[in-house]
Amino acid sequence: METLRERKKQRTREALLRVAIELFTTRGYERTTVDDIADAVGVSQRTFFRYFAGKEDAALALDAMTVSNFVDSVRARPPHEPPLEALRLAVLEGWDTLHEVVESVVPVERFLGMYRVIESTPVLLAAHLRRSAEAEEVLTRVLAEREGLDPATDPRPRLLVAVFSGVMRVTERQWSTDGEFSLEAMRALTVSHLELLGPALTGKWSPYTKT
Amino acid sequence: METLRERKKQRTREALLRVAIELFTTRGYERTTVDDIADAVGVSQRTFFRYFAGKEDAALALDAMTVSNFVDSVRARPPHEPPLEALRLAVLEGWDTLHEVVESVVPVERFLGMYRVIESTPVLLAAHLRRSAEAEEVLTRVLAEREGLDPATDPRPRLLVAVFSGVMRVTERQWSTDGEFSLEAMRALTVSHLELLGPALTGKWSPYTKT
DNA sequence: TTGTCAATTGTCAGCGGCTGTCACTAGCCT
DNA sequence: AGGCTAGTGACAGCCGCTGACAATTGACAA
Repeated sequence: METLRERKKQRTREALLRVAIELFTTRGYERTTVDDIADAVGVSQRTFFRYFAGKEDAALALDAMTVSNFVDSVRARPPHEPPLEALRLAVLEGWDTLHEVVESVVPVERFLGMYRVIESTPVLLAAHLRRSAEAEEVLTRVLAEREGLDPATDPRPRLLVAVFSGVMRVTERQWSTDGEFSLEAMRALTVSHLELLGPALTGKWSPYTKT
Repeated sequence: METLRERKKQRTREALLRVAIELFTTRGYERTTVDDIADAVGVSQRTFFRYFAGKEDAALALDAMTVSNFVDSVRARPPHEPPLEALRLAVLEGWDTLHEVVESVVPVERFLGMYRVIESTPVLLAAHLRRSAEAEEVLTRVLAEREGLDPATDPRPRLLVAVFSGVMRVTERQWSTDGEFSLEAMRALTVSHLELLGPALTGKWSPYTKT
């Protein structure tokens, strides 16, 4: 049981986030001012900045939730799995549990909408990529510990994570630009791209047939 | 022979860029205002924005030069080379020819300094990553054409480029945080990391010994 | 309950990045 | 020399964001 103050804070934050996402996905990110959001919620602009580090922060809040959900999944993978396999299964697990993670704030639909906004807004995409880079750092440490390696001296965990993230980045991007914009589609793309990882590296590219 | 107007424009732009880099590397990016730069050059703030799309743009101008130099190198690789090998050799070529590309504006030393600024300034790092993503798109098209593939339907060129870029990103980062901050060190790191690409993916990580 | 303390908020002022506008200056060209 | 145009400066203004301070509101004990 929480205090009234905490509940109020929670409600304000969620209201701000919900309105922000609503406006970003309808009007667009750049065409939405912080004042718009604050006014729609009925708080001062200053209050918005007390809940979010910046406009970006609100736009990427959902993304941050899914990322930390994914990282948690990686941590929870059984230690006997090879690292790449653990990442692969964790990311699929992440998609499967996305509802529970996101739905507490907005319907999954809105999440997908925000994804398109992020991909199509340069400044948001940039911020998203930087956060992904930070996540890579965390994943590197997790994997290194799993395997008993020191990430400061052994570059291999970091390299693996970078390669994996590169594939996921391609997947994200194709997903957001494709017409098929569902979680199932994302899942299928993930599987397909990771299967292509090995063959794509050889450079002996046999004719490609869609699966 | 160019007209006087064009020479003047060129000089103004270079002056702005030089001063910007000077201030960014000494005072730091955030602690340098556009007014500082404009005043130091002796032009109005408005003029700065006529030469650069933003403060970021000036900070990443050198980086943009090296990127396009690298892309050109890839285009010039003999077509019989496997894609990954073409990328590998092109990036090494890029480091070797960096002097000629950059020295026309500032000494290579300053370039290295700006690199550290970029890596340590969140907003710059974000912008840098986004530009890298754009470069990946270009490289994808170049490689796809080399191999006679259609990047719209065949994800393999894009995947290869993403993997390669991931490795280079790790290399950049380690380079910028290592003490050894020379082009030779960067070259060595590049070679070493690309050699580790295959072994790092297997996940059967034998004890690591530095080369 | 009531009074005190701490947390939350609103208001105001201000900085810095960035843009539109418009008049003015300086190079170009005949 | 004089008209044309590219480039510049000056000004006003929007927006993101921050610090400071006062006002309000919930928490908690007397």
